[in-house]
Amino acid sequence: MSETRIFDNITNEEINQMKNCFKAVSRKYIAGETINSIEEGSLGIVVSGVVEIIRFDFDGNRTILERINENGIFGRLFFSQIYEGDVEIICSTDSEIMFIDYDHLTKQCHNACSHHSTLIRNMLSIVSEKSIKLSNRVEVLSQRTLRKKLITYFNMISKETGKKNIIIPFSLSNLSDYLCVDRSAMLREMKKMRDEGLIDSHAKKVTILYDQTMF
Amino acid sequence: MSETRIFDNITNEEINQMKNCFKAVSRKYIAGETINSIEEGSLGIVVSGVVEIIRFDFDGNRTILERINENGIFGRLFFSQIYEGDVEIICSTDSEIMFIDYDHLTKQCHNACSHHSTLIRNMLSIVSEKSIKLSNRVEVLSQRTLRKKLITYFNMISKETGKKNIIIPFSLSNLSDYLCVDRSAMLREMKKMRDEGLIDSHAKKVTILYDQTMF
DNA sequence: TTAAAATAGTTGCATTTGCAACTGACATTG
DNA sequence: CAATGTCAGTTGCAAATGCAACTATTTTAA
Repeated sequence: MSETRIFDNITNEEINQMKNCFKAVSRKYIAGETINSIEEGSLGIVVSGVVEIIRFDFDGNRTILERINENGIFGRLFFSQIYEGDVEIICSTDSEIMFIDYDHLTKQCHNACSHHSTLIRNMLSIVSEKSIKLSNRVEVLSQRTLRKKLITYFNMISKETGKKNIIIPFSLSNLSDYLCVDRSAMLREMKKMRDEGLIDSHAKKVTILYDQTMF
Repeated sequence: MSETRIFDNITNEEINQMKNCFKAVSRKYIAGETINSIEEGSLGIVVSGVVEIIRFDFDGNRTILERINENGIFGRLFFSQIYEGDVEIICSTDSEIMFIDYDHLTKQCHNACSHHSTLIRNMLSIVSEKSIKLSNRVEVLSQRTLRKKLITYFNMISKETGKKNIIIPFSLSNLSDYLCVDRSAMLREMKKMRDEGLIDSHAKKVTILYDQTMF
């Protein structure tokens, strides 16, 4: 289940060739710096460091929409239209970013480089994987009760590992954010489920006791 | 805002060439027939007709996950893992489907056909567009109250057209499905918003009266 | 190493929401 | 033309949920 990375099956030499071919530009940023230089049509690749896509709400809240690690990609094409204008891209650590003009990427390459199409194929995989993740999230969020949200989420995790014994990959507060429910209400519901013998749980460790075929 | 289609910028002649190149297979189905022949790694293209991705719940409910029209694509890669096993792909009208082996598509083409990379680029656009739609849906579903869901949705539609006068593109029952809320609760909330002077609405016609910059 | 921040857990209360069960209007179909 | 189905709209009520306000424990950072 490993995720596709943008440079999979592309050698370092080819990456250097690419920089000419695509007219790629690399830039270094220090921690906390905002990335302004993304014109509409360019793809950003995090060569090193961590980048965060942040939305500032009308009431001043900052929400981390996405955290992009090494080899991750970002760009206007990869997040929702609704975010436009309200979004900032900030380096949370010292980072090196490579920018590729999106037009260069999608247009036919005169040199017919193999890495060109490999890169596009990798992007296709990355966007597909992201799409699957979003579908899963919609699947969870579309459940109308907190309990069903939890069960759908637990089943999802359980299906990935094939075990009824799951470890939630983030803190319970972050889980409540993922499920878009109140944290205390979520903990309350988990307690209820524990009391009813549907699950066993201590912090991030959850054991599924209910019949999974029912859901 | 027109959607990318899989054969954009590919001529009919090239499509025929492609069938050899990709070892593509076409098959005709009659209305109501189930498409069984999708092996894990193949991409389905709806040449003509309409295809529906349907999930059967444990309690016998059938939910239409997706409706794919002419030139639409489907395949294991394009919907969530969670659906596996519970999903059926059914032709709702007489249809012709073209299958392309996914491996052939992503591997380097010996003939270096231009339409090969065009096809991949189109797929990239289609998946990106789908991803954006899913992001929008998550954005709406992540709102914690019915009112905020409605407002987020109304703003989204309004932003697309640039008008405060919007027409909901599906029936109100379907809107409640999209928002994943109870239909009567939704209508109750819309009535409240009408009473409070936030909106004006008659059936699918909604006029935004609240200050949009607030949300 | 101490202070500050994040995390897990709990509870009372008011509000929101889902559910069920209606009505009436309109459209579609045999 | 009757019948069946879809759609918009409404209401009472019980249950679910968000919000606020706590405590206690662990992590992180100064």
